[in-house]
Amino acid sequence: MSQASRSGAAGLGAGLGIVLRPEHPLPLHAQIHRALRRRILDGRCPEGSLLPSENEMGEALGVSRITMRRAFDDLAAAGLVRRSRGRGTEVLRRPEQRPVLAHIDGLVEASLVMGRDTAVELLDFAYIPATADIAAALDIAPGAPVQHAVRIRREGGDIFSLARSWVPEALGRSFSREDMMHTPLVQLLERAGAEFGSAEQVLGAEAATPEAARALGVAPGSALLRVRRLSRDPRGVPIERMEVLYIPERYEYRMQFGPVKSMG
Amino acid sequence: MSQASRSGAAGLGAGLGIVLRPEHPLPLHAQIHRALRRRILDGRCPEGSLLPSENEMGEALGVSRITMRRAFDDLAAAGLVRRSRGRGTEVLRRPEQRPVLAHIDGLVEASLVMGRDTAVELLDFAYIPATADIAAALDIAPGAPVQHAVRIRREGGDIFSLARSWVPEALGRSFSREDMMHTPLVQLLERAGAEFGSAEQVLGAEAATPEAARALGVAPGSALLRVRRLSRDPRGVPIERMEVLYIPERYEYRMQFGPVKSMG
DNA sequence: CAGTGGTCTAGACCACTAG
DNA sequence: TAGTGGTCTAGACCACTGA
Repeated sequence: MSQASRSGAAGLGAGLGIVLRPEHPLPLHAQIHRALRRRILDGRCPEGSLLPSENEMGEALGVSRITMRRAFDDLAAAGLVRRSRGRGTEVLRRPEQRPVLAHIDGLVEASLVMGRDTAVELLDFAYIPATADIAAALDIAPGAPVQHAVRIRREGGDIFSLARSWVPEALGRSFSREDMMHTPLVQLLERAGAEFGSAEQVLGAEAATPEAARALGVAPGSALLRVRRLSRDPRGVPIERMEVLYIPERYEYRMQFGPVKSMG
Repeated sequence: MSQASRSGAAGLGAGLGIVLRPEHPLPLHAQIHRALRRRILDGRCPEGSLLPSENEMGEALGVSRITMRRAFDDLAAAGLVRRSRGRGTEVLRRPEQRPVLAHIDGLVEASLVMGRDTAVELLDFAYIPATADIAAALDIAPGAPVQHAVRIRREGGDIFSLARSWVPEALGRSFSREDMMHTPLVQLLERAGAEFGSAEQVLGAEAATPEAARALGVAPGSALLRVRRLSRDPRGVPIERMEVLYIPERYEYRMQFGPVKSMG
């Protein structure tokens, strides 16, 4: 028996004990989605197990395969299950430390806007050997050359951020120091053919070091918002590592949470 | 003529100049999605205009309505268009300051986990008159009573956060001070029948005030990560206003960006 | 009223995974 | 080879919008 067993064998049957009210409250796919979400969150569908197949469960519930798909797709979009062709629909790890999920398109678009509405100043641009942690993040050999850039951004003349970026050499060579002074990095990377497929981001806070304080024009020790990011292409290959320090009085990181499908 | 005009009238025709290669690279819906996204971002489909209808555009491109729907749905999930029954598919404002989009389910689940894995201590719990800004946020009359709570969280004995919450009285009365000491607020609100439909969140940084420093056990002036949030039910009615201060050495805010559909 | 998006169905072919 | 999810089609009914 494989390491993943079907939840259907756990005693609930292919329908997992879900009852649908065909008419009144919610669309069928939403009723199914909600019922499955509850079962996953409270552990009735154990992590790593496979849900019944679309056909099987659709038949058990008396709905079409398309309607089942919609429910499964929404669970996948919310990160609760992973769907694999030929394998099935697997319940993912309970969301212990699972981070908030966001749309990669929004990240790219925000970068474009940032580049359009603010002025940048390039403080440093060089190819340097990757330190151990940068090499590990970018999945390259330690000491291999990486493009390292440091820049500050102004809005209306006032400095509000200090950014450092690390890009694998092969990708970095596709644009110049000049490009970096006029065009957002994200745009340069896309122009170079790198597509953004996913990214991990960590937000924190730190006291300004003397160097950061000098670059940003703030008092050493003042509180800064820190954003670290590692971006990957659709196949998971690292594209870019970033670290940005923001002056909190001049920049805040905004996010909007909405339902799985569609936003108003 | 209404304020929103159809993009189709702008000269590109119902197909908007999109050409599909039926076979090789990407699924049809993804090709259409990508083409439309580009046209929206570079302004060829002006903000506020209506895209051709599903039927019209599907016919023009030679695909079924279902395939068109999928492309439109994905645009809506990414926040680029808004779909209205009976009206059409409207191009939203160009993403000037549009914030990052995330799944509301993830927010709720993260709160549940936080409550399960950490210990809470209730420092204050009272009904107080709403200040002007709290009243504005919660959309109630200034001076109307709101439930205000202050609590700190520990992980392994170490304090890592100081949270303040404001809840409209009617909702707050559905649970007690005791409940608040043992159960995460999000869970209490859901139990009270409040459903989380959307939320706005702002992350920033600030220096610890003397009061915050005392509660958190850190030096006054040290850098703290600040998360402010306003949650609403599916109809847009405010449910909860929160402000949390984190000790950055003990907590970081993690997020994961992924493709519009499904995550690995 | 005509047109729109929201939902649901039945059926088909494919690529991929497992055994 | 059997079963899975991924894609696509054709057709239907509904609720809602706007004129």
